Amino acid sequence: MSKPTIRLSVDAVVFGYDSKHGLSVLLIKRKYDPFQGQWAIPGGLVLENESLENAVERELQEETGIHVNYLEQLYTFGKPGRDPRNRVVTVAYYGLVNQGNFELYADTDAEEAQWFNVAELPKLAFDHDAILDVAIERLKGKISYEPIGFELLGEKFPFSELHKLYETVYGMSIDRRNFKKKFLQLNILEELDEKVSQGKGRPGSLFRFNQKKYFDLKKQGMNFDI
Amino acid sequence: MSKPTIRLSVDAVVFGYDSKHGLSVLLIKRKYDPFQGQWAIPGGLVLENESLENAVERELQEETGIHVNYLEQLYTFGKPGRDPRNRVVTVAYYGLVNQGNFELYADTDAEEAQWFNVAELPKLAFDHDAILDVAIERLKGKISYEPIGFELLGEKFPFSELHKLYETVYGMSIDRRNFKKKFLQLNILEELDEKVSQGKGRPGSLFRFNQKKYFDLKKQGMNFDI
DNA sequence: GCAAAAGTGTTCCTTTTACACCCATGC
DNA sequence: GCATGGGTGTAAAAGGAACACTTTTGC
Repeated sequence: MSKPTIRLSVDAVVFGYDSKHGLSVLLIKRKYDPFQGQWAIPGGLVLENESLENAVERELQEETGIHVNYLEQLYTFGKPGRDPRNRVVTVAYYGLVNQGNFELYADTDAEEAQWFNVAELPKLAFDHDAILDVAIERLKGKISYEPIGFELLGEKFPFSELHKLYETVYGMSIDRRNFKKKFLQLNILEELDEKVSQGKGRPGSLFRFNQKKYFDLKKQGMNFDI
Repeated sequence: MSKPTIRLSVDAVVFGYDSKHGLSVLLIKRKYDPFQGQWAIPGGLVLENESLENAVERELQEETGIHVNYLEQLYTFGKPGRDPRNRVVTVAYYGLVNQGNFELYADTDAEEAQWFNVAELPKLAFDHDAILDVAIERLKGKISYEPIGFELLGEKFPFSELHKLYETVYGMSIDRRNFKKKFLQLNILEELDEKVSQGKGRPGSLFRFNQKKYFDLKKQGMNFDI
């Protein structure tokens, strides 16, 4: 039995969304070998006394400066050989950031961290393609039975944003009227008095997710399912 | 930055089922400190050159002699302090064994490995209670949208076994007629000519899960959902 | 013949789908 | 006034839930 010299890292697939760019993922360009110059998802080794979640948040802060809104463990990837140097087992997370934080698009001089549309991803380092695939599948699944989509939107949003978000994530078109009816029946959205224009067309009301109401209703047996 | 001396282990929650005993979990009695003499889920350190799945299968073989039918990663538990000695991060799996392998119940002299009904669990070592809770929740969820329940039954089973299995896992009674109608509509079961008696009452036909048919139908967009 | 489990169909209700017209705004 | 997106209701279809009686066997 060899002495365990397995190293443990964390990696994070960070999703951002806006109705103009669609669904995006935050990647970093690797500075060192292996895979120097290639794009990768942010991450790094776990320190001895920090929790896995802290490690993820620390690495994200160090490598991209971003703060995620929502963070959830995804899967642990541990096949020998996934890192060409040593045995590294990585606990992958995925995170969601809301539109307020999602402004790196403007920083065209950001050489190290950049948003990529999920439909236009570069070849990634290590087995990060596989990790990303799992993350996208998880997001698709989870957004249907937990109200995590709001973590990708601003606090207030026109209903059409929510609609487009689901269409984007599911990769299919959804009837506008049926979607709205179903979502409003859940009774977890507040319609505000403010209206906002998308540039053209009739302005729409802003909505806000009422988390407290959601938890109350959930406790009473309500089932989020979109 | 301290040198990473984090250790990596795997643990496995193994479920077994029969209609007499209900849903059970395989536990081992710890021989050494910490938690000597307490019950725990099987597991151990990952070796440098083995995959996580191999580590689980090896540990299960060593500690309980059992072979699982189905194995899936559950969650990774890594909070500092979960092992009082060192920092140990564990990748938890859950496995399902079918009734053929589920015969340790008879071995009353088995001091080290024993089946426990999930409703009558002892206090477990480490954070294994939490791991078990997650495993039960996952099983409940997964059995509703993937045909994994068959891994807990024999190759051939009377329909009532399947029915009772779902009632047990969901913890609620399910209308027999509606359940059968819905399940048979999926078109993934074969009704055999053999009939079997449960001791009393009218004997029922045996059924068999047709995995190939399931995969074919799934490829065509069918959705398992019970 | 009685107790126990298996087999089987119909009705009602809820949910989902499909679908079209008017309204408010910017240009 | 026209193009664009927002707002709204109804009817048909499908799916889910509720429900009872007959059959086969062991004892």
